[in-house]
Amino acid sequence: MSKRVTIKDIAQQAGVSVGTVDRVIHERGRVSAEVKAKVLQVMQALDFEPNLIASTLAFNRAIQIGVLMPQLHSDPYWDLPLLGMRRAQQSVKHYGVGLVEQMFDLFSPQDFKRSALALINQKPDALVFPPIFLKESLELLDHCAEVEVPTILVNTDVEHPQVMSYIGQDSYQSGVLAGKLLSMAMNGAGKVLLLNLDKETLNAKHLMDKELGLRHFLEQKDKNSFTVLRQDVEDFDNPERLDGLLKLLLQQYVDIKTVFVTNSRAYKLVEAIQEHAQPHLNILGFDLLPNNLHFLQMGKIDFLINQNASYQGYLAIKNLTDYFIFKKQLPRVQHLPLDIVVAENAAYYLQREQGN
Amino acid sequence: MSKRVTIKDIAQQAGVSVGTVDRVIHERGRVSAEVKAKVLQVMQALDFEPNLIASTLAFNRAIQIGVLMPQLHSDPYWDLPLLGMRRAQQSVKHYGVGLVEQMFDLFSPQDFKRSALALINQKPDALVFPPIFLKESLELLDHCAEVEVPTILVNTDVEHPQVMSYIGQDSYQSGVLAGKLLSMAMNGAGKVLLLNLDKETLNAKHLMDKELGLRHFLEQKDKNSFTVLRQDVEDFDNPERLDGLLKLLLQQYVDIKTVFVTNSRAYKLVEAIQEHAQPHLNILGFDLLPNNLHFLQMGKIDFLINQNASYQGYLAIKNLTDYFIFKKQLPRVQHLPLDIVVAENAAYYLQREQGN
DNA sequence: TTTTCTTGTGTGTGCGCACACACGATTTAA
DNA sequence: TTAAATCGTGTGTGCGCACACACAAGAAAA
Repeated sequence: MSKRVTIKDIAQQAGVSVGTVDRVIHERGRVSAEVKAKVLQVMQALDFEPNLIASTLAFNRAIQIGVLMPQLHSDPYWDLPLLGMRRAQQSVKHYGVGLVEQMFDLFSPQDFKRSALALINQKPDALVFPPIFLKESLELLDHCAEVEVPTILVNTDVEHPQVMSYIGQDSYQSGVLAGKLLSMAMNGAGKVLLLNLDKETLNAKHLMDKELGLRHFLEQKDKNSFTVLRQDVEDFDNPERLDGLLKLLLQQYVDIKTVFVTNSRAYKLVEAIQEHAQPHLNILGFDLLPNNLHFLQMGKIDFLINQNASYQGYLAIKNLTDYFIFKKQLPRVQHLPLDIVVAENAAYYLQREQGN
Repeated sequence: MSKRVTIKDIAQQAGVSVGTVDRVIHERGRVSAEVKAKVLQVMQALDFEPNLIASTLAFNRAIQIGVLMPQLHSDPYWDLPLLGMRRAQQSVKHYGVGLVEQMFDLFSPQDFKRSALALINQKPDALVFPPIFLKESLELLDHCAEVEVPTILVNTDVEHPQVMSYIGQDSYQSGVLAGKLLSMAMNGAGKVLLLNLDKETLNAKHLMDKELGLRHFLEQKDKNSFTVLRQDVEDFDNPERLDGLLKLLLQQYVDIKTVFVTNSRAYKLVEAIQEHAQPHLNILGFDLLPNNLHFLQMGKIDFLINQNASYQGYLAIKNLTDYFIFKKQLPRVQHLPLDIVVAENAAYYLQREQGN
């Protein structure tokens, strides 16, 4: 068991003091060129790897991660990433990593802006948020660039130099995957009803991408047999309207066989559907919300694509810890798996969501 | 920013020295009942949580984890858990966690026994292995109990008091899931060919469990329309024989629509199949081996159920680190998700396999 | 009673590193 | 030419904890 190499060892080998070695390692300057070269050479030769445990202990500085998320309990989906972050914080708190949480109203760009400002003013060492409002998010990123706060995005990616890393789904591909599953369920032919249960759908890039993925897949699969009918419903909290709309569509287009709910609100559709005699609809939705899972087990939802919302949050905090404590470089994009969840394998995902 | 509570703080509050507090924390005795109670009470009151970083640093002891695995590169599946373990070791090595690897011949119980002995003699602090040979594994576990080496099983679970934790698949449920997917592919009726491409199939509990799961699902789904035809092939490395056998079966049973390969060797089937005019067979197999993925992308394999073999190994090491360094209790059973992998979502799983 | 053992407690050192500070040797400014 | 700033380097302290050791006081054994 070859003992670990310490800075003391390399100091001795290089014929200098540990302080000098330290200066070389941290590039604090104040070291002559020759000595620096010598130290680096010895470090190479001895294959020195700093003891991160000791390093963290001695560093002894708290890292504050600013977290800007939708108000807790305002929407079941948006609770997941935040809870994931809190779990992650629990597991890295002994590295001195803390969260500064700031919530905003999910449907108010103004509130988003205001909250962002409040958060930045607390001078966090990094920032995590989902760019729900594109324009305001870009402004925020500009602001972050000014005050030099590295940023991780979750849920939706946005191109901006200040974005250090994106953690989340590949929306387009999740649309493709939905196409695959729905085409299987349709047995060769049929119409897919694409349901956007959201506000400002046109402004939500990820929903657009999902639609694109679905359409591309079905076109490439069988242009003539499969078609997509799209319907945006902003008033998704009104079951009667939703049910009425669906009844109307089913009368008009008899060959609707499947429904693709593009976000986590599939359960709202199921709740709204009255038992009017209709052909069995195969429904595909997203995310392991309790309500969705309930209907999945009952057979009223056929597929859920798990976007790992909770794990997104978890990873965001873990990654920032890696970045600050362990000095790891982060990948610009981290696409999480698109898990296909059916009644038969739901339990394990649920368990994992709660576990880490 | 409430500063962390240290043992010094609680020593002060309790009116004792840090040494005494230390003794209470580690239950090393030599503390009077009253003092102990007082210290515990103060710890409660101040909500003391030990600084694990400082603790590990001061502890300063190397943990050696014994790893007993099939010879590398003898079977593509069995490479995965080992590689996962090595990756995990990389990421926890600064806690002083090291691996002692001992390989054995995948098809030789004797060699397993011999290797196990050699490993135990090196007195590792813990042991990880897959109980491939049931009888020999139980003996090994008895031996571990004697020398008090805690053990984690991967891949297959075995009931034994010395097993601290099992990490792996739920074999039965993976059979159920296979049933679900195959029944979808069969559109209401058809025969499933269950193919065990392995030796000593009857002795392999996980294969039996998969079959059970499949049969139960199909029975409950539609007893009359679905049937299962089972075939064990020990000579799976002989493509001609495999192809001949398949041709024969397809002639005999014209309603075979899908094939369930119960382990990671689906690619061997695909490689063996000649292009004799036959109905398209939907094939379901296990695990993200390069060959399997290749055929998945080509459309020759329809589904792969990912048993997270690599992650099993990763978790085993991570969990032992948690156990030894962070003093966490481990769950007796950790079932990993049964990922449904199709061509459209394979990339993300592959990426994750390589990532952590 | 003296000796030995046990019990309860405090003190001190070290884990490997980060960083502040000290200080002589140069270099630059006055 | 002397004072002041700068550079290159070494020393020392502390991060929070684990653990060995010291030591007094009382209990048990001789």
